[in-house]
Amino acid sequence: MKIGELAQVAQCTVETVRYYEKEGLLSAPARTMANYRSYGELHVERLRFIRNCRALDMTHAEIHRLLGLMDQPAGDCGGVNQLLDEHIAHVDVRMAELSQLKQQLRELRQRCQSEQAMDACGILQGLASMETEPRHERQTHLG
Amino acid sequence: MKIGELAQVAQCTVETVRYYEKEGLLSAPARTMANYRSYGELHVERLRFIRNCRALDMTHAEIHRLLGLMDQPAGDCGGVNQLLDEHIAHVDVRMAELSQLKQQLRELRQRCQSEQAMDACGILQGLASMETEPRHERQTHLG
DNA sequence: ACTTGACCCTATAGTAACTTCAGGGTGTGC
DNA sequence: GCACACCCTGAAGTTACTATAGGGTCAAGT
Repeated sequence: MKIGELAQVAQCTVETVRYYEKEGLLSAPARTMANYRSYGELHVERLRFIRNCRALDMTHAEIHRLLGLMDQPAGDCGGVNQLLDEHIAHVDVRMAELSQLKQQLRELRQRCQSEQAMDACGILQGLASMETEPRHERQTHLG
Repeated sequence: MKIGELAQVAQCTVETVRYYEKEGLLSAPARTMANYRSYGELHVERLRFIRNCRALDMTHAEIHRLLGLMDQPAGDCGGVNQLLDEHIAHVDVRMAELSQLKQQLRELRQRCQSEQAMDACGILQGLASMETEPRHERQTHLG
């Protein structure tokens, strides 16, 4: 199977497939005589696995860890469970951040209910007078 | 006031200030004879405004729009209100996405309650067998 | 006068996960 | 024999910074 077909079954672009190969997430396949990449069923499975992880917003680093764990079939899956727990914690952190953000934005929005003169706008006044806080370290890769 | 002092009152780094200047968010200040940047009260106000917008997770493009609107004091603030409404909508979209994500992750996590053999792990099985969905267009810049 | 240290300058590269582009080769149907 | 869809590589662009290299400035201390 050529790269276009693989991309189609995995619902991503050809460029993304090549990028995963360069990143080491997907192993380099055999080549045809025309130097075209030639994929098999195992590549399909692995790429779909990767895309499913990405759909869950895992980073490449997390997916790398996961693939490394999977490729040691002798071990148990404790590491897999732990990785998932950590990832769920990332999502929780980001949800809490956004929730607080939304509250701040709602309060700000309340300060201007109509189309005022620019220098009377409560929103602009709010943005000018907020306590400027230092940017805190991220606890999550989720933006 | 030199750049280090400005950065301190605005709770950001010197590099960030220089970056904002390059981006056109902060206007280039006068220079001392030693070629040091020399800032005044207006720069302080504008930089704090920018940092407050960033604390609310606005993009530079949004901040640019906002500064452009502010700098036309003849107009009304309808555009400001609209920008804020759009930004709040971004936050809502991302919160909904994360909420769905968390549900998916919880269901996946449920599929493995103990440290099993690798090929019996319900999480890995789940990741392998999920419906692979095409990545949808982002409705929000929030990650 | 000399040095140490804190501060300033520019320009460049790195981050994450791709996307886009430039410039070219391959293979099939008419 | 040519158009057109597909494939190739390598480099640059995206966002909002951060970090690094390599250098200049200035005030205090010896």
